Amino acid sequence: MAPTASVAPVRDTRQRRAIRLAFEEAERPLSTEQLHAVASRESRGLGLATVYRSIKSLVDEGWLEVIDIPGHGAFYERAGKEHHHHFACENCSEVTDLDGCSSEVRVRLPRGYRARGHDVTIFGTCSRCAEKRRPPTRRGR
Amino acid sequence: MAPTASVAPVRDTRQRRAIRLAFEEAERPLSTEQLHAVASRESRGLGLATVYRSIKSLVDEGWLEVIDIPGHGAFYERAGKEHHHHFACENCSEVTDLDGCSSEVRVRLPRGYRARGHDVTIFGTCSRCAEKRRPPTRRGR
DNA sequence: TTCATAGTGAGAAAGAATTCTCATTATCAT
DNA sequence: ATGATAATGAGAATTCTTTCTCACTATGAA
Repeated sequence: MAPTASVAPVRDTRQRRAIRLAFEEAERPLSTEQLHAVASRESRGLGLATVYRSIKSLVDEGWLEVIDIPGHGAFYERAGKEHHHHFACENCSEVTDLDGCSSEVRVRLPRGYRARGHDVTIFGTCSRCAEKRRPPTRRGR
Repeated sequence: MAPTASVAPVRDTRQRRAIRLAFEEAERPLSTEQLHAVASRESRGLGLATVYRSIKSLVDEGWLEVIDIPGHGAFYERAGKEHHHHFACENCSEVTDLDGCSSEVRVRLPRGYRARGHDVTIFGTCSRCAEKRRPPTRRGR
């Protein structure tokens, strides 16, 4: 049996610093696209492949967490935050962290089912979009 | 301006009957793959293109509703059900409807944000999978 | 029954998201 | 400073899902 996990050597590159910085400064989850845009400002010419590679290793080493936003794909955020939920703007697709988990998700499960966790996403319009446009009509998909 | 919406003529074919039947008999949301498998039993040789075409028209005419299960893609179920949430088995990917919406999703939103709805997905192990395997280790993705 | 045409199946094609390849560059232990 | 090699960027390639094309079939109004 192989020794528990060969921690791949990781060099502290400009690109990876930019990527970690992006998450540290962002006060919200980022999609790969958003991350690429933000981190590119810090590290010009940042390649998309590097973004994916870095995300993967950061997730593996437990520094990042993946969250799936229904209808908007994968987003990433610093791991270890307190349990919370997300708000997704149907208009601009920005995802925001919401405080706490007030929702006492006390759902009755069928016999034999066992829950391990839950995902809650509130969707609607963020303040920025609400200002511009009046109530959106249909759900963005 | 064109007359409000030319309701495309819809013929009552064996394939579409099989697809509607699949949803009527299924007591849970189905993915395209699952639908294809189930409806194929009723209508042998059912093509995947027809599955997609039918789903699209059923969604358009409001007979079906799309639900996104984080990490498991799109599922479909009869529209008009009472507000409820879903359980997704991390092991077999089966999605189940849960009764009511006990979760008083009373989350404090940031200033200016307005909610239009919420998605709640409980994930864990369904009874069938719980019987076989003991507590799963990692979250299925 | 007839027949215009909506619907179908099979596979090609299109999209998108992510991964891979590989020549070049940058990191960092020595 | 040197050098072995991890990391990068660009674009090709993959994978997965959904849509399109087209020859053929089946529906249903007449």
